[in-house]
Amino acid sequence: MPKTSGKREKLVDSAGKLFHQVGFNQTSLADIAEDSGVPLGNVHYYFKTKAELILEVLNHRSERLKSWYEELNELPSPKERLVAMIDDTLTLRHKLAKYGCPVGSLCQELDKEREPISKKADGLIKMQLKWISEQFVELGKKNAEELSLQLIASLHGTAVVGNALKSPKIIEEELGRLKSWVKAM
Amino acid sequence: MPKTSGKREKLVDSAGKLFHQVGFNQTSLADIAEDSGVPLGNVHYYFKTKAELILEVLNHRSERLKSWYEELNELPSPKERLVAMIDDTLTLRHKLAKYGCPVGSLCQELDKEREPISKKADGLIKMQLKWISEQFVELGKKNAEELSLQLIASLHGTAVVGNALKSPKIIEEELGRLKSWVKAM
DNA sequence: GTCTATATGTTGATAGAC
DNA sequence: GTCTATCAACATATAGAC
Repeated sequence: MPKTSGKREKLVDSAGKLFHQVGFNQTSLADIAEDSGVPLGNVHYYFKTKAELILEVLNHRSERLKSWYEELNELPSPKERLVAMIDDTLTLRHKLAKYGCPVGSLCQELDKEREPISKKADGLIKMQLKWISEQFVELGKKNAEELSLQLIASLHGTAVVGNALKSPKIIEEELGRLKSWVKAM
Repeated sequence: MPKTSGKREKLVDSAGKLFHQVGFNQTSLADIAEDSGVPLGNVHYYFKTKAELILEVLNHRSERLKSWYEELNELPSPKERLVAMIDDTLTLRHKLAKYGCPVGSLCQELDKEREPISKKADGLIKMQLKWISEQFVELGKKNAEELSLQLIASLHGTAVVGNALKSPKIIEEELGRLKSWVKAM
């Protein structure tokens, strides 16, 4: 455990940001060092390899996803939770259009990397599927699995298309449609 | 124009295959040279830079997409065309689960590259949106744009999720659902 | 714990013989 | 047109002074 510096956190934050914005392979350790204000040589004190760093970034993302779902779970009804999830996503539409989905784009890129990196990335999508599925189960849907697959696929696809076309508007439209779909259930 | 060798085509084929399977950034010119049987140094006779090579790969993909749509357009009704499009995609489910969508994954990765590469990649998704939209227009739908966005987002999202979870079955299920959706229109 | 300097390997790209 | 040999730049990773 470090005493106070917080350099480890800064490195993870910068890495997460840059991996999302310019991709894992196109982000060098030098870039991360510069962005976080940590000298290049010092990076290896905290993370022996680049693989260790991306694993930590994925852990952080996993934690944040978990916290988010815990927050959403405070809402009384599953329908409200799903709507709130979509609304929160809507807030990010400009970043999504600019850089793509922080989960989906990393999954695609890291899918080609060796274990355990790709496994960890895939786990994020499994978490998403699981939480959404739970909401549909609580809504009394027999085909909760299928519905959650449908919803998460639409969400990820919207990010892909919105990002390709650099259009927050497209994301807004599609999320609006999905919200109506959930509300009408 | 080359006389007979066909090495240029071999290079483009290998590049397209490897870019899809392991990604653009993770594929070196040496990899492409080896896969195509063309000596490394000779690659630069055909393509001055790696950027030129990816542009040619994107051109090929664009041509293939165009040919595909021309074939589909032979079918009498727009509904049949859409169903055939989904059925053709279904055929590729194992490759999609293994490597992701050849269009979507490249778009995501090349999005961060400099012009004109990213533009060319985005153009592929625009082609898809355009063709699907035309089918819905011909089906008499007033909200053809919205429907085509919905369909293409579902398709790309299915590829992302199916690839992340390495599941051709998921792709099969979701494409089956989309097919029913189109048929019921 | 922090940093400078550097080792080591790989990449995209070139030069020039054939 | 084809290929061998090689350059220069950049990457990750390490060694070791402070």
